[in-house]
Amino acid sequence: MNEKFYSLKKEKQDRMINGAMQVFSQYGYRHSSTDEMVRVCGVSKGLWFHYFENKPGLYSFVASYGLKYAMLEISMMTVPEGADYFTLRYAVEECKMSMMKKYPYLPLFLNSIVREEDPDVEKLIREPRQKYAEQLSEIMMQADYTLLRNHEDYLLLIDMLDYTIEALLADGYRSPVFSPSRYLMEVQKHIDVMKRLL
Amino acid sequence: MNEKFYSLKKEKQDRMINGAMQVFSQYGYRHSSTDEMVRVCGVSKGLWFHYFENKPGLYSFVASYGLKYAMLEISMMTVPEGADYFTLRYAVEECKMSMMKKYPYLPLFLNSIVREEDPDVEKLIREPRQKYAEQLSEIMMQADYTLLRNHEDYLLLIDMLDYTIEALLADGYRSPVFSPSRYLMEVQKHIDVMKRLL
Amino acid sequence: MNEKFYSLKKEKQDRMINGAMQVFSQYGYRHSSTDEMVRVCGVSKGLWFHYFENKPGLYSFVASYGLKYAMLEISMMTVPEGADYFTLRYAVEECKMSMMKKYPYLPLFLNSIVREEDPDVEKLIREPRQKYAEQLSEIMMQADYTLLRNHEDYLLLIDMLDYTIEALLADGYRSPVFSPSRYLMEVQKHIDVMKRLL
Amino acid sequence: MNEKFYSLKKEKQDRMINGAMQVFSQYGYRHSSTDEMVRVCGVSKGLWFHYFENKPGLYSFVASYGLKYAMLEISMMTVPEGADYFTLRYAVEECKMSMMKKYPYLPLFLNSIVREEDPDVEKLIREPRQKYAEQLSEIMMQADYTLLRNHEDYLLLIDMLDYTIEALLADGYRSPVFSPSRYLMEVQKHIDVMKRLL
DNA sequence: AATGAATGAGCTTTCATTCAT
DNA sequence: GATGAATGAAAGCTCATTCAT
Repeated sequence: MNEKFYSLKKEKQDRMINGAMQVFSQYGYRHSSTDEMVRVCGVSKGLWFHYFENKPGLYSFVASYGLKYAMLEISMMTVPEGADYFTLRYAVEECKMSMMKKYPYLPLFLNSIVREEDPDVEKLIREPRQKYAEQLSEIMMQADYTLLRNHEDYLLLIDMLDYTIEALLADGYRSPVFSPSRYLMEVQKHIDVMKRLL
Repeated sequence: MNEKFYSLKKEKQDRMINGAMQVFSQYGYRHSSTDEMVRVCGVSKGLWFHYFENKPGLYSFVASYGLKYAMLEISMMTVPEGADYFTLRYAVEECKMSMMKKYPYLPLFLNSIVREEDPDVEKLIREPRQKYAEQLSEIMMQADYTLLRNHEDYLLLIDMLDYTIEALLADGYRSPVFSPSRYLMEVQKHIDVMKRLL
Repeated sequence: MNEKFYSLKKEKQDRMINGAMQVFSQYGYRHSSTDEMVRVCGVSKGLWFHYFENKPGLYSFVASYGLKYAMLEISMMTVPEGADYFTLRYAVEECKMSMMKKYPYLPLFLNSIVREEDPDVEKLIREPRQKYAEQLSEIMMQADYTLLRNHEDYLLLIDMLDYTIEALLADGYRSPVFSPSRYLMEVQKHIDVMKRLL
Repeated sequence: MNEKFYSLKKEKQDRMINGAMQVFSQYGYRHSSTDEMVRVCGVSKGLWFHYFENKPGLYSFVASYGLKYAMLEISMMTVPEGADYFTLRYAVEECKMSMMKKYPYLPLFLNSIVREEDPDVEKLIREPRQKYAEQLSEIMMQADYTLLRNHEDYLLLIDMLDYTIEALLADGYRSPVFSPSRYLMEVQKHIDVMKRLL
């Protein structure tokens, strides 16, 4: 399945993937329409269905693709030996910013995949979504927790940080032009705040 | 505007408001359909448009109404003199539970309003949403912050608590029957965890 | 099911039924399009789906309705005591012509239902189609077969007659205006030919 | 026209013709899709339109081709001197079976051509279809009619036989594998029944 | 006031046909 | 010649909205 799509020129593959990511990340699965994708990336209506069986098929393909690409990029992160949790967390965000070179909407899309609840596609993306979450967990588990472990319920702190970072990303995309450097600066600020708290 | 609606029998007003709240809180603005509301509260399709100009008009009315009602309830909260932040936060949740007597879906709906991003309605609800947020802030500012103020960036802790409480509420509504007492118990548990952290 | 449709004004019900019968009888289930029905009887696209769940639902409703109506008309035929097979067969065709007063395409539609093989609707119409066939058989079994029974394989002769009559009907509808009287004359001629054969 | 097609290798010509015959005979003109032909005979989509202007052009070509081929085969039949009608009729069916060596779906296709009523192609195939019918008539007119002529309207009997034989063929193709010998046996049986009738 | 029949724009999907390679 | 990517019109169906009763 989807071999046909993979035999397209890489440039066009990416144009379609980017178009789908942009629309899906902004409107979620159900509100995203083929017409919008036609407008966004100039690929005709019929072609989407030439390459993907139907709308759930398209969504699950692009979601899986995005998750896999993200996992690949993350797997190539150089995790500094003995880095503390916060350093590592920042590095992950840096990594996401580097994904944007090829897939500008991927960081936002990753977040929207995690929140997607439509029953038509939930089953289809459950597994890769789960794997992505696990990879992130594993990365973060390599951190030096000596600082955090002093606090009995540090897991809640981590949740808080995740929520904050997700919100900062959404804010970034809401601005006319997303600036990766500005985003990273914001993330750093918030991380520092929490670090001091401990 | 909407005087017509207010001249309806209160019972029917509330039936419609509850129907709209239930559907909007579950599916968000765009996925909510007139047919669903007809099914849920047995008021005919045409009547919705008789009282409310169109879908955005209906949403903004019900959202504003819900926000106002919540603000009224909250304004009547008895804030114990010198209560600490966490006690107060819990009291707010108790207050939400009391709203459920008249509008069972209001607590969930309040959260969904906050997250609503559809461009067709965002402008229409911006102001009351803002006011509601401010009222909550003001309430919370009356708390005794001596415990929290030791921590330079305690505002972030507060955010975390808010996220957690919102998630617990959503979980509660996902169960077959929402149990206010069970919900309040869960909230208390989580508050205690954080308190100990400080 | 379909109570909604039955609560329409009889005139409109019949307009829709006639529109559907005309289109379905001419093009068969799959080639018949909603747009064509809109053109033919001026009822909007959406309304067809307001009254009937989907295309198979529409087809099976109209087919069942047509078959039932035909059975009713046939049941009210006055079968002359001791009439021979051919007299009876002609009477059935007369009866079909009387159906045309309310449903001009019904005789043609009945034939097309019998031939319908689309898997999406075959199951849905199997039962009424079967019953209609049985009613016709029962009617014909009341005939005086003394003439026919002399011939060992008279059933084949009957088949032949049926094929011929069906073909004559199709020819009739192909002409610009279907003339019932002309059609009945043709049928009579062919029946006479066969009678003489025996 | 279609010289281009004829300059193809004979093997490929036949592969395409067989593919088209198979699909057209099973689904009729309108339901037959290019994709299905691609699947069935592995010739690319574009090529069909390279050789045939459009769908009606393809259909009329293949239909004419099939009819001509059938006429050729029939013209080469050795008609036994003084054979009666039924012997001759059987011989025609034997002849159809021999066509299957090169074009396995031709016998079924011939029948489907006769029934084809789509306005887009009816005109295009009218003439060859007519000629084929005439050739068959002429062949059959060479029969010894002494037995039949006793019956004033024996032409109708002939129609009946034709309908029966067509139905037997359709049944044969519905089975997983069409067995020519089994089919011929069935035909013989039915012919015998009728013979006894006279 | 109240109903729900009626409409049509818009969505997903199919398919004959075109065209660059 | 041969391929299959690409297109867009049209199909079945949904849904906010209007309107006659």
